[in-house]
Amino acid sequence: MDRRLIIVLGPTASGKTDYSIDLALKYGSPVISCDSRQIYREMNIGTAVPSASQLAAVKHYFIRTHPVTELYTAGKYEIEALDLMERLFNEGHETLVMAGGSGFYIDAVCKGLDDFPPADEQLRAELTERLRQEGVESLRLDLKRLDPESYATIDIANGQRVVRALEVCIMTGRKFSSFKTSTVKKRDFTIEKIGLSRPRDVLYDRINRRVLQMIDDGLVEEARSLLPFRSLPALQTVGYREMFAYLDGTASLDRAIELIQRNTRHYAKRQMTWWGRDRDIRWIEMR
RNA sequence: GGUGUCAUAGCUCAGUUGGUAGAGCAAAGGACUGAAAAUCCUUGUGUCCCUGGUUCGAUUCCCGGUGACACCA
Repeated sequence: MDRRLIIVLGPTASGKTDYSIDLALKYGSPVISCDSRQIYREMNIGTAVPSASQLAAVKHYFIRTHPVTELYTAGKYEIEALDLMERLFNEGHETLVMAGGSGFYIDAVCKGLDDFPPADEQLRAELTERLRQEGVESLRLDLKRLDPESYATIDIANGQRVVRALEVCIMTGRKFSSFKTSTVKKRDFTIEKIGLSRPRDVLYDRINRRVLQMIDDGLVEEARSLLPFRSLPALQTVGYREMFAYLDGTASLDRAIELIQRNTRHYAKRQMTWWGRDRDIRWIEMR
């Protein structure tokens, strides 16, 4: 019996939710969400979570299941999603449907991450503070000393990357680069990727209208309720940061809306770049 | 109606003492191994409003138009 995972992917607002529900009904599968933000319990409107009726139509996993106070990561997702899939396959499902827009999470499921140690939040906080105070150069020099290979290969202009590499070196006493195997993990199921694409202007128009709908649905109030958590990684999310600026009084509502629309477009473009070279995706042009 | 100011990239504007031009934003392209809706890198698009004049050469100076804005009637 062949175990199969069908992954519905595509940029934000491309129509993954509806498409994946249809597919799930067809195969009698639940929908396994693969979305780094819809996973957070306290976020709803701004993350464009499936509606109540959509959630009622098919069982969904990883939708609003973890608190924003938890640092959720691709590594956790790889473990939890594979556990879940193993269970579902064992219960008799032959085909499972996954849907989401987080390319890094999808790759974690399909190819696996190497055994890098997870983040040490305390150490990361310290390094991030150093990054803020001293700038990347200082951290870069440390990395060059501890791990020249990583210094030569990672994007050393990217403070977040330098912090992570340094964090691993310091906490393990090993080079960050030594954890990298560049091998693809074997999975005991086949994978089909379906990419939903739309003409750029159509996609952008859908994004713009969806943002306005979010405002009507109460995004301002949702953001207000999340103000106490604004500095958490979970809240570094398009739709919330801009609303926080509005609630601070540093931007008008109209300006905040414009920025959410723009930043969502930027996000959609980054998603398309991520998948651009993936030869395994079967693209479907939506109209 | 009169006077004045302005007209340059998709937008807001800078600039060229006359040698066909550049910032920010928008936009486009790319990277990505536990923050990934994050983070980072790269790229410059033009009848310089339109006639005509002066000039070797006008986006720049001059005349006239057109449009916008302001003030005065």
